[in-house]
Amino acid sequence: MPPKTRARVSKRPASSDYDGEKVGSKRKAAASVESGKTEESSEPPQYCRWLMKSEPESRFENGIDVKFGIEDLKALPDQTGCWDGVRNYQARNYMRQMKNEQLAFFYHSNCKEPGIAGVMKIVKEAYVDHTQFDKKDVHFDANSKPDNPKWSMVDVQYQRMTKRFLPLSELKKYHLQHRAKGGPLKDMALFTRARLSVQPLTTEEFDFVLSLEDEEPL
DNA sequence: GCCAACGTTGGC
DNA sequence: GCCAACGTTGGC
Repeated sequence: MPPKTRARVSKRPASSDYDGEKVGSKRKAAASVESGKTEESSEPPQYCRWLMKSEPESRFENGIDVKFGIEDLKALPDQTGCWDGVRNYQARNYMRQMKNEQLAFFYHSNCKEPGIAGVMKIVKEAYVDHTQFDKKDVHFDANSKPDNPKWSMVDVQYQRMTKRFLPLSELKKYHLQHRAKGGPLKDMALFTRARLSVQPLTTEEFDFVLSLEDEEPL
């Protein structure tokens, strides 16, 4: 049922943001977790950087093209769109943690060359994903009721392309290297939580990845 | 609340 | 297009 994460245009429902249900906070294991710099000593770690996946190449799902690459975001009015269609609880919960002004990587998945294409900014915090109620939408969810919506989305605004495309293959090399000898990408969610479509990054991870822009491809 | 069957993700 | 990894569902 719920496939890809994809974003797309939509008029802002301007509705206030509900909070849907209580997030199934698993035991708050004192997990080490290098939170994104914030020092909430306990409680869910607050991340402040993100990676969001979307498919830049056409793929049809129920006759609907789910293609949405960074160029598509850039082409929207205000270069802004809503990140709808997320139908995974962990991914949703991360979106609910997002704060205005935070930065996220736009990751191209399920395509010729997967990897990071650019940077975007969160410009509207989590609110109800209206596509869950739309029977004609690929991500329609018959189990979600308007008086208790299950799924959320955020609005994101295009910031810029990375100076060069940062391929998954290269990030993986760093990840393996860092895992062996230590380094900022040793626990990067892209590899430790591969299938998650919305992932948290620490500022260290984010900054390191961005620094690769100025490096020669590995 | 366990866990097997099933469905999806997404790299290759 | 394959298929491994893993999240979700549903029977018990």
